[in-house]
Amino acid sequence: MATHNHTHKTVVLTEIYHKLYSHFGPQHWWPGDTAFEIAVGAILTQNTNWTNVEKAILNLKKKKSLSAKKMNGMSHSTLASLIKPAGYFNVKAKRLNNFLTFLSNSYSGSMKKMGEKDLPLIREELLKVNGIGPETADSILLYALNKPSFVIDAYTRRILQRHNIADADVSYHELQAVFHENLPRDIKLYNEYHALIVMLGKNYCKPKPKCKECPIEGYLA
DNA sequence: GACCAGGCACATC
DNA sequence: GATGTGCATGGT
Repeated sequence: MATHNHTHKTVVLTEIYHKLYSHFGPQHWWPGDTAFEIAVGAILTQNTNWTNVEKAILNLKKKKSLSAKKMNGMSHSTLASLIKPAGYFNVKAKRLNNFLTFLSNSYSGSMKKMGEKDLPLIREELLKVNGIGPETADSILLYALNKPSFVIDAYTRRILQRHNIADADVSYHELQAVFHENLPRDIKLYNEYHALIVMLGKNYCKPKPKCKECPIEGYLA
């Protein structure tokens, strides 16, 4: 049932979205060519600048190795050296390998087959893979598999906190629920919204100093 | 040279 | 259950 609080948050979240969209325009995410590339990128970008991830993905492409089959056959040290620019290369080589094993064993290495299952089932399976947490799982679901699962990241938390919409200690799941319960379950909307939040975070909503000329300031007026 | 970047698992109290 | 720490590169 709809409460007053629900309605208010719906209005605020919708208003923020429109402000961001009109300021930055459509983002056309994810920056990747295939579902597999998006999944790899989602793991590589954990706590890491995207430009570093691009270098790592380019290394894989140059070796014509950006595929489940090729990467599954690589030794740890070979894979780690190729993804080195993305940082945490030993950890991430292991995490990629965990994902590749899962993809191979459960879906014959096919992202398409994975996408044929329902959202909650895939999400549960992804979260069991060591090295895939909620944000990485939701990034894969939304951007690689086109499932309506809202992605929460550090920028989302910071921006909502700065605007007094969420408390500092709310869990990933709770924060995701705020978006799920107050916006239509729209893949395209979730896709753009998260991308716009990242754009805002990168360019304006810095840890310190605080935002200058924030594009969504005054959204309550 | 410090700070930051589209997290996550694990140790320890 | 909460809190702390390791992982690592490259840009500002």
